[in-house]
Amino acid sequence: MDVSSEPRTAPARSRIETRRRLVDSATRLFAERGLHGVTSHDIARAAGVAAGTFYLHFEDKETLFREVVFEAALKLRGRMERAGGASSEPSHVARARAAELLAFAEENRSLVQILFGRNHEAAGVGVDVLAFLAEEIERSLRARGHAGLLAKGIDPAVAAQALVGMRARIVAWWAEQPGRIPRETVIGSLSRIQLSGVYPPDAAGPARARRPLPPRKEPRR
Amino acid sequence: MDVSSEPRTAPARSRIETRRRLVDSATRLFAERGLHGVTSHDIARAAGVAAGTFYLHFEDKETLFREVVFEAALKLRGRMERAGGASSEPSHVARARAAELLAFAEENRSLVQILFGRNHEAAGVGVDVLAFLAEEIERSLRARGHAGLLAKGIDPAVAAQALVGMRARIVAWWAEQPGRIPRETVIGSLSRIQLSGVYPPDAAGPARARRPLPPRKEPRR
Amino acid sequence: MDVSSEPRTAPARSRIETRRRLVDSATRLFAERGLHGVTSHDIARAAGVAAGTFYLHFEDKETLFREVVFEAALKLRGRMERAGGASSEPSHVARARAAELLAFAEENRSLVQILFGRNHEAAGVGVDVLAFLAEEIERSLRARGHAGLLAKGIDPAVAAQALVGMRARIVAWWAEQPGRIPRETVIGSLSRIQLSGVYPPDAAGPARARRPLPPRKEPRR
Amino acid sequence: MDVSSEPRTAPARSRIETRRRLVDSATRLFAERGLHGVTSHDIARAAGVAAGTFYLHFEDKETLFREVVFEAALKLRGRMERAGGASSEPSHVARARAAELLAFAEENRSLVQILFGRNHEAAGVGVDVLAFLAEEIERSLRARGHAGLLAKGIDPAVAAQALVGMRARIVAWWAEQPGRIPRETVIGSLSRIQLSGVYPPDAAGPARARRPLPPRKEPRR
DNA sequence: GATGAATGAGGCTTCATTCAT
DNA sequence: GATGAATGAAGCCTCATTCAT
Repeated sequence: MDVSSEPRTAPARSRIETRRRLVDSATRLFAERGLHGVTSHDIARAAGVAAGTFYLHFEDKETLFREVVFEAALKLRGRMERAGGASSEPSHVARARAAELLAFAEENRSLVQILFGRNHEAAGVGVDVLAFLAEEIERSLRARGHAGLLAKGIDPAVAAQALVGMRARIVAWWAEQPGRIPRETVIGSLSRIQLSGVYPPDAAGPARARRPLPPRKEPRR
Repeated sequence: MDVSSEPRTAPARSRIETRRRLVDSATRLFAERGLHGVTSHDIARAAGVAAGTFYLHFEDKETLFREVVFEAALKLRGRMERAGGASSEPSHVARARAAELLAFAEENRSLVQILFGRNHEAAGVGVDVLAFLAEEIERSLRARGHAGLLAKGIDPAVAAQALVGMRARIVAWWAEQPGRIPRETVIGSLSRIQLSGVYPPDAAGPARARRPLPPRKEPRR
Repeated sequence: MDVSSEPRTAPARSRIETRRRLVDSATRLFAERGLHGVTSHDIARAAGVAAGTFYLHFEDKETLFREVVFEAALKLRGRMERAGGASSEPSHVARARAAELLAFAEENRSLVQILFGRNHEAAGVGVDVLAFLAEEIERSLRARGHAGLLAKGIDPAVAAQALVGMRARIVAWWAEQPGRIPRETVIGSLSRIQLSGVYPPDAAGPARARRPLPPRKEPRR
Repeated sequence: MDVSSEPRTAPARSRIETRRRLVDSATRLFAERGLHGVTSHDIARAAGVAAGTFYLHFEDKETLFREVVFEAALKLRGRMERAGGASSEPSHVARARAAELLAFAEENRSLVQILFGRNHEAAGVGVDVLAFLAEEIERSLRARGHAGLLAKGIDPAVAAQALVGMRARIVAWWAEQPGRIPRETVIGSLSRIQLSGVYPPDAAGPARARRPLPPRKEPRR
């Protein structure tokens, strides 16, 4: 996936290095203070380059912000997809995804804050990260639906938005203070909700338990 | 909405009227363009008053923003609490809450956009709406938990964050284009997920293993 | 021609006064240093106002420049038209116009420098002053032509450009150092050239003197 | 164009070639957008060299601009001098010069635009083209004057400025849209004005009162 | 000589806020 | 209380120029 081979010339290498420093500084600063709390000078200074250098690498501040956000969203989406792919057992998938989500959050606290946290403002730049992530989930749910693996009465689009909202909030909240609740508790709760909602089986009421459920596939006679 | 009875004097009425116009204009503009996309002049102009008048009514732009956000959050929280209060039957509560959420969104599209939408910037000025709304939900879930009405293995704090994230996202998405999906579909899907997760009852797997699950694949006969 | 009556309110009066100060400062500075040699801050400072005040009155620096240039061109054009209007005797008209031109230059050295002098750059802002002034001259010459008062073989458009170029250069040159040549010498030379070219009558050669000129209108027989 | 014979070594040839490419690109760009509308990067890019290379050949942007302008002015002046030199018959000289002027304009539209056109900014960097060209004309007129070949009442300095202004404007105007008027019309009109002014011979009035003028209006018979 | 990334001063413009009327 | 002109700090961005390779 890393297409670019090593650039030959020294200037080109230096350019890439500078760019990387700018992206890194920007990521950190955006996470801390939000898009509007950071100036292009701040980013340049944090990267140890002159103010003008910023504009050799990025059209403007918002372009860089979009880049950071988009890269992060892609990265996360890739990991989530892969995490779920191994098994088709819902409980496994749900748990694996929840675990992956937290792992991502732990490894990329800055990115998580930018994507979902306070100050995210991502949408304000024209990229709606949640919508972007929801697309993929919706596709996947729709496929499940066709395979009869989605609960009756649940619309894939709505569920996708619900799932993405749930995950975004959880991860932002968790990344703020990873210590406040054991990681395992979050993973367990999150996958449990996804699997069977928040109520205990017998309390869920008419929507599930009133009438005994018929067998999913009636044997042909 | 409450404290002030009718003011006696004409000037006082006019003052209140001016203030109301400013708040209304600001709400609409914030919803459309976000905190940073709106200037105090814009708000004053939209309200039909002079630039300086703004500062006779509000400390500064962010204070007004915070006020709008906080009022909206309070209003929404109040409605959600009341909506659930009538019944203790989970399926009723879940559906009533979902319905109330969409009703609120329909009646207050601007507020929903400010609270949860693409230009959402409340956290940037110190109001964390999701955290605020989650508090109440967590309290309620905790109470349920003590009454044995929360599924085993679900942490109230985590579930509260999950629910608030889910609702916020759904409502923001829905408010963007209310026409794209029937209201009833959203309500049904949302309450269904909350009640029993996204998977069909017998596919949920070991996580819900109260009653022994039948083998996933029935042997052919 | 001064449409605007006195503005009623004090702020409005003050606004106009500020604007006038900005225009005056700008005119002087543009004349001295050209459009690109002057910043909006320079103009504001010279006018004794804050930097931002500039933008309360003008879209940007170039808009103000255009305004100054356009006003000046209009003023000059008006004076030139009026100066020639009194008589239909060519020698009188030519002399009156030349005199008016120098009078304008003396009274408005700054404007002349902006319009025609070094640093004029007017065209660079999208206003071509010379073209603008030539329009009027061309119209007038064309009228003359129809009345048989333009020399044969002279195209009105070409002559208009020639006249405007001549006048612009003379006036710019003269305004640089009004003392170097007596005013009367300039007026005399300029009108003389316009009337009969630079050569003495008998030296003008075939274009005029080869063949004796026939009487302009042959008496009918 | 002159001093350097063919350089011996390949590097030297390449260096000269690079320089030429820069000058050519700069000339074209300056003509199109003016000194301030062109960056040193623009010029380098158009010449197909790196940004730094520019400064191996020219002190700075304005030096190059001055060089282009000065070369052009010299070239034009040379051609004008030579064009007039062949004859002493005023009508021939005037016509030859006008023709040469247009020929120069046709062959060097970019240069004409830089020297006299809308984005003319030479004076701003210390080359006053018109003054430079006027010098020569003034010398020539002064010589004529001593030989009695200048009309009475015409000051050589004034006439020189007038001529240079006239020619500059004509040529700038013509170069903008060479098609708008036949070349011959321009030449004819221009030389005619120079020879005998814009008025028809008998309308010129007292200023040319060698021979007593007939009454302007002939009494009816 | 050529390269091209980097520099950083400097100009442009916005806008939250003030204050005299 | 309302007005609206004025303020000026602050951010954005450009571009002439340098210099290590």
